[in-house]
Amino acid sequence: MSGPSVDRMPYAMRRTLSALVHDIARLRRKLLDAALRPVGITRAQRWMLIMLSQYGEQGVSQVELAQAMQVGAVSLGEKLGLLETQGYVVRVRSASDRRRNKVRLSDAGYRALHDSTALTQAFNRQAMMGLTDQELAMVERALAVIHANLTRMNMAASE
Amino acid sequence: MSGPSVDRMPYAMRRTLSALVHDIARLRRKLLDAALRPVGITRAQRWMLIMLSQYGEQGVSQVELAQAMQVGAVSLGEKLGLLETQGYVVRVRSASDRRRNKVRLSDAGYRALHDSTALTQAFNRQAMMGLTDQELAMVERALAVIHANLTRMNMAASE
DNA sequence: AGCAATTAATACGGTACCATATTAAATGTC
DNA sequence: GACATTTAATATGGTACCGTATTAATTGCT
Repeated sequence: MSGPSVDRMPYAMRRTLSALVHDIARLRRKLLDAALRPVGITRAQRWMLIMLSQYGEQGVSQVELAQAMQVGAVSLGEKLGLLETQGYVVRVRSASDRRRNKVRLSDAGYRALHDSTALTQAFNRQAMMGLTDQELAMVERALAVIHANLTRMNMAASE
Repeated sequence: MSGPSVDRMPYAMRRTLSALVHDIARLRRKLLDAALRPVGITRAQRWMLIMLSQYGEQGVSQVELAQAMQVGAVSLGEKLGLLETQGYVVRVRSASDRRRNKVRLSDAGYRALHDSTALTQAFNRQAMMGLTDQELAMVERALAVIHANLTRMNMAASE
C-alpha cells in the first residue's frame, strides 16, 4: 500500500547523434524554406524538381519516382499536385497505360531549379562553416552507413 | 526566334550530407514510430516526455518548455494537447499567472517514458551498426557544429 | 472472352512542424 | 486607477510526411 510504482527520475537528455539529426533537419527545413521563398519553392519541392530533371522530356510515372525518392506514393502525389498548380511540373495520362501519369518539369520548373541552386549552396556553406572538407567527407560516409542501415530496416519492415 | 531560354540539363543529385540528414530523419521517424507503437507514443512525443521529466512535480510553462526544446509555441501546444488527451501529461492553469499553464508528467507519462527506452536503445543500436564508437563520437561533434551554426542563423533570422 | 489478381493514382485521416492572427491576462506608465 | 503594451496560449491555415482504403485500368489465368 503505499507510494506509486512509477519511477519519477528525470531522464538523461544529452544531445545525442539522433537528436542532432532530427534537429538539424528541422532547423534546416525551416531556414532554407525561408531563404528559398523568393524563388517560390521549398527545399522538399526543389528535391523533387532535381529528381524530375533526371528524366527529361519523356517524364516518369509517379510510382517509379516514388521508388527513386524512397517516398510514399501519397506524399509524392500531394507534392506533385502543389507543383502542378504552381506550374512547375506537368502531369499527363500515359496513352499506353491510362492508369499512369507521365510527370515532367515545365520550363518554369527548370527555371525554379536554376534559381534555387545558388541560394541553396550559399545556405549550405553557412551551415557547414567551421568544418573541413575532410571532416565533412567523413561525416558523409558515416551518415551513408546509417542511411543504409535504415533503408535495410525499412525494406525488412515492408517485407 | 528560337529555342526556349531555359537550361534543361539534369541536375547533379549525389546523396549529399544534407540530403542524408533529411532522409535519415524521415526514415528514423517512420521506423521508430512504428517500433514504439506498442507503447502508444511517438518519437517526438517521447522527446517531449523526456524534457518534461526534467521539471518534476512543479512542472513548466509552455513558453519555457518551447524555448528549451527550440520549438514553436504552437507545435508544442498541439502535441501537449494530444499527450494530455492520452493521459500522459497534465496541464493546470497557474494560480499566480492565469495565462500560464503548468505542465507536468502523469504517472502514465513516466511509465511510457520508461517503456519506450529499451525499444529506442535497441533501435539505435541497429541503426548505428557498422560504426565504431570513435566514429560516432566524431560524427556527433561535427553535427553539433552544424547544429550550432543553424541555431545561430535561426537566432539571427528572428532578430 | 471472362473474371480474378495486380497495379497506379487518389481519398481520407493522422502526426509533426511552421507563420501569422487572435484572445485573455498581466504589467508598466501616467 | 486607467490605458497602452507585452506576454501566454490558442485558432487558423499551410507544407511534409505517413498508413490504409478506394477506384480505375491492366494483366494473368482459365
